[in-house]
Amino acid sequence: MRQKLENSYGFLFEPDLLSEIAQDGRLIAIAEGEKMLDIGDYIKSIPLLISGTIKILREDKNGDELLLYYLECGDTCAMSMNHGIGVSKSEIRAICDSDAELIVIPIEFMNRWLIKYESWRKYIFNAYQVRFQEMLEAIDSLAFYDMSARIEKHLIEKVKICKETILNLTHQEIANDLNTSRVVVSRILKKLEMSGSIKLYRNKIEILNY
Amino acid sequence: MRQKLENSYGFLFEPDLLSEIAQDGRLIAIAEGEKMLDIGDYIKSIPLLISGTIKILREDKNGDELLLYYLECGDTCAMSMNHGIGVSKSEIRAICDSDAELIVIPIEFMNRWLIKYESWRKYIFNAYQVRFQEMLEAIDSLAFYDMSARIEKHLIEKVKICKETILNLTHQEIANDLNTSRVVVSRILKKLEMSGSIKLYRNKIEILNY
DNA sequence: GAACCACAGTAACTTATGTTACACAGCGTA
DNA sequence: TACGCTGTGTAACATAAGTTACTGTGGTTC
Repeated sequence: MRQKLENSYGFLFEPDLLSEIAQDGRLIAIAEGEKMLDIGDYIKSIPLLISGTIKILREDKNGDELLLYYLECGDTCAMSMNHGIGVSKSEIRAICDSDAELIVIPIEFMNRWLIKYESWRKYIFNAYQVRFQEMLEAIDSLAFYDMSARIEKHLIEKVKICKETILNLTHQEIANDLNTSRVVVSRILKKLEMSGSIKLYRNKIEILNY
Repeated sequence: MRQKLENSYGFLFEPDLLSEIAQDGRLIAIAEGEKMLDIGDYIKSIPLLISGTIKILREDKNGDELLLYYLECGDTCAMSMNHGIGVSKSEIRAICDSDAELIVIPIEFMNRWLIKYESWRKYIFNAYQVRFQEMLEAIDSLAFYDMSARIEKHLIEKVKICKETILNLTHQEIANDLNTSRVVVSRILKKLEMSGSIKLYRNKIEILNY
């Protein structure tokens, strides 16, 4: 664990803090598809992602879902940061998108380290800043983009995360992430294929204009 | 200024911090309609709102706007909190919605007080939490509600802020806040009037089912 | 009063998106 | 091979929202 911590966070945190994390944190592995946190769950720990990706989703009362953003190595959950300020229930759902490893730290260290370590303050504030930015992008997509642009943006995002231009995903999966229907996605993907920006296969989409 | 600070923040901050704010902050008044901060502006200070309301907006490249949320007495701007972490340009626009007074604090005190004052840490984290929550509500509205529900929600929000059930606003203003057109708003408001939940006047809307 | 202007009402139409229904293709398995 | 399942393609239609255009109205100003 110490080694993995060093690799992912060595350049971010000072040695003393790394030691504290190694001592008080716990390394856990999570399998693709596993639900890590659901809406309404109590938040008792801070996750530091080591590898893999986590999907952060919002759901409405009818069960419709919307992808908000992804967490990757070096990220943490903004929702975990509401330490000791009354509200501590999750507003979002976190699902493992590809097998992941992470270090979980009991929530009570949050405040202690904020006082003690400059690097921790920087890290936490940066995390808030990044999450805020991603929420704004989600809002932009919904408010200002049409479905075609949202799908394109989503595919580009996927390419960045998977580091491959051939994505393993079905039309239904895209529809779920964007809270639309499979038929709409198929229709738009076909148009994108016609325009030459992607190529469609069964269970696969190749991104050409990346 | 000391008195106004006491009234609005006396119960939040410890005496030493209140003294520091009184010493290093500056009380300013802003008139309705005045632009306080625009997208791309550098953020050099933290505002603590004393009275009035501030509208926080997002804009896309075509100039279309969307209301994100309001700031009121006791609130601060989440965007101001990206102190010293590289990015310091505003992603949002802040416009005074009703004559406001606020205390502005140079950004460099942010970090200092985070170390020194437990109450400041609590306040700042709470602010992030509340802003996060409001962003989620904005996303919910866009992703899961139809225009009629969005308009209703917006009117209820206005009533809460103005503390009156007769709102002074035009259909065009609603259309601007929700990034839609005046005709659409008029059409839906008329339906809401038919259903008995509101009553329409020139430049005014009365909310009945509140 | 006449002219003007911002605001509101409404019809008619376009477009984007969602829905229903069905055909068919790829692929694993009995 | 035959069967069944999942994923994809597509048509036909329904609905919500955006657009254009025109009317009327309350209030202001000359």
